[in-house]
Amino acid sequence: MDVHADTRAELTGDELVKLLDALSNPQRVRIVASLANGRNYVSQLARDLRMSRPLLHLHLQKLEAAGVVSSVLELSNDGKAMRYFEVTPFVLELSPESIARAARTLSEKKEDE
Amino acid sequence: MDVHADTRAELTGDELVKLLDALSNPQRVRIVASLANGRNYVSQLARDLRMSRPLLHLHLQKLEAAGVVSSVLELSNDGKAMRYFEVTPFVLELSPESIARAARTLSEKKEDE
DNA sequence: TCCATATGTCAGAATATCCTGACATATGTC
DNA sequence: GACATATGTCAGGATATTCTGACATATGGA
Repeated sequence: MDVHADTRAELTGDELVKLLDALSNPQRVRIVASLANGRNYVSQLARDLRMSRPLLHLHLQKLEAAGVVSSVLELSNDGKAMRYFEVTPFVLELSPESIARAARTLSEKKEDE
Repeated sequence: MDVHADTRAELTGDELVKLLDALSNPQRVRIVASLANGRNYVSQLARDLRMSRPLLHLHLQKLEAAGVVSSVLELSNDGKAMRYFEVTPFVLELSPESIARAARTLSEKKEDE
């Protein structure tokens, strides 16, 4: 995603849709909210959110694909491999105008009037 | 929705999810983009966007339920009933922080750490 | 009356999403 | 070795979303 303030101008239509799609789910909103308090690894996050690990894994994949979160694999003191997730900082202004601009870069399909 | 600048502070979690859900679809993004250029009635919009009318009707329902668009039924000069749709003006700032705040007002489900 | 326009809605197919319950691997400790 | 932790993935069911085609209504004009 990389909407990191001044890092880039604006998202493409496809990127925007993908981002909104990732965030248009209560579970994923809870995940992002939890990670906004600090990074965490999958199993612990699953316990915190009372969510099955495979399901959480699925949601995290979608969030990561949309660029909302990122992850790194680290080794703990006792040698366990742990994947830490953290939120990508971003600020996005959503309005009919910004949506209209994004729509111009939507792939596939026909154009309009 | 009513995120009309100073009209209200912030959306609830459920409202936000509903809004993002309505906007997380390429077809609906195209619809909003088209209506941002000015209001239009259903049949004409369907032709403009090369979309079947029942399908457009479905998308408009979802957009209207989320508060993104609104509609009025008007009588044309030749007496035809026409439903005009227009976009609701709104500005929404989307960021991990705003999402975290919205998450606190999500209904159902358990809370987290 | 017949044809064009507009409106709305329903049934069902085709997909996509969401979720659980297994299964697999690897490491360190008892 | 058995048990705890961590990781990942797959199969399949339950739902939800997306879309088309057909049907219904109503109005005005030829």
